[in-house]
Amino acid sequence: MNNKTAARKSLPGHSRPPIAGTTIHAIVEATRTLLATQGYEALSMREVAAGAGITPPAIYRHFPNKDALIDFVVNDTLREFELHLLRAIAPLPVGSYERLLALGSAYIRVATEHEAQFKILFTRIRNRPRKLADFPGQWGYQVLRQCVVEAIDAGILREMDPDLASFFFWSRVHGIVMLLLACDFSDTLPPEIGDLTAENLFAATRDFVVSGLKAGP
Amino acid sequence: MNNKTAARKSLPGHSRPPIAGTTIHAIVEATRTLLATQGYEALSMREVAAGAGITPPAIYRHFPNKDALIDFVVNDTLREFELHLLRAIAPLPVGSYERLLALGSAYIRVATEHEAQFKILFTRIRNRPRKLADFPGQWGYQVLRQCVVEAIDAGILREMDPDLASFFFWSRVHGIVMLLLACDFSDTLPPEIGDLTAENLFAATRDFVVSGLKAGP
DNA sequence: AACTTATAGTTAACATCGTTAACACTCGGG
DNA sequence: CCCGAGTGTTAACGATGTTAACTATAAGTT
Repeated sequence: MNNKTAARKSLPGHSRPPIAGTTIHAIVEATRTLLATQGYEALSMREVAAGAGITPPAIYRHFPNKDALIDFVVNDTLREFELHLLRAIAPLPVGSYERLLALGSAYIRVATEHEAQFKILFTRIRNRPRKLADFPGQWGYQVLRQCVVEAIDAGILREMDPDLASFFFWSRVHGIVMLLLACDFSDTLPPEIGDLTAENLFAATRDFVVSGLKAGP
Repeated sequence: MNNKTAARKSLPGHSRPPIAGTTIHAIVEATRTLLATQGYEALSMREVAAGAGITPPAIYRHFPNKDALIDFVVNDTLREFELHLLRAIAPLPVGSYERLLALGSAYIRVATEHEAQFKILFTRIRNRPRKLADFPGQWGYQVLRQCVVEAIDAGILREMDPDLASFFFWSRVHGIVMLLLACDFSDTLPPEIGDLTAENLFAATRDFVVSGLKAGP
């Protein structure tokens, strides 16, 4: 009857959890799950608490407020994101065009898998745009830039400013993902593209970027 | 003392307003203003009501709920948006490259001026992506497509599927705008670009799209 | 001109949300 | 053995979107 865990569930006022960091982990995990299943607008501290097996005010022992909790979760995903990018290019030859394609695909994959967290980056208005350097792992920018530099050096890409080119690549993939999150093109685009996934549209417009759009000479 | 407008402000239970549609207009205008000044997350029905000179429940005589009110305002902006596009290309020659550039600039201008409303299109999670046809004025798509077709016919752009090309143009501009809303590149991109506005970055990366990125033959 | 009714306001209240205050249990270290 | 830090609890506050119940006016009907 006086089972410890039962006491931990039912009595007011608890001890520290058996393993340090357990509760924080549960809170973060519950937040992640709720973001993925119900989205940002539906995320409430009470649901997070329920998911973590505690009461709402207990969250505030670990995070100063809701924003900080969400920031933590999103930053965590951004850190993983850089690892995804690195893993995507690892097996491919340095300086290759394939590396750039792989980065685009990895970006699309993570963005669509973590749609809610991805949207949060653009939703939070209170803070003017964050400096790129303030994003964990610089949001993968250095990985992209490195691949661009190597591709230019290898003669795969023409000579150009690597930062400007990196921005260009990034904004291109980003635009496809964001546009598809808002708008359904299924009755608009030609059926031979197949499913209108970001991945497919990235592939279908690839040659536009490689060869350019101006009419040939 | 028994002034009518004074009575209208102080007594419980009012008549219809002197001119039909006046209150709706006041509500919409208050919403628009608050969105622009304080953003989406800070928008409350009570503030809207105060801005419109009524009490909160009165809003519900004209809009079923907050979402519908915001939808109305955003859709209104989208309708104006198409007019902006048409006005931007009107003075330029049919089939010209300049028309495509003007569309990009107009998109950027409206998106940055109505940042909050623009974000809303991507934030509202509850509704899966809306069909393009459901956006007022198809979000300007037909205007863009028309210009793309004319540019292809004029031999300015190479032969390609006009819908795919339109999607490509759109996603490109859209990506620049959205990326800059989230991230500040000021310590990253080369200073010769000038202010890191979407407009400037659109211009700076223009040649990448026109001529392509592959190393020249 | 008087009565009726739809319209468009009001006040009061509800549930839910993020958050804080006050309190309580438990563990580790003096 | 106590005691303070850590971590949980319950109760409550103010703000939010929204509804219920009521009311005054304007327009339409007889």
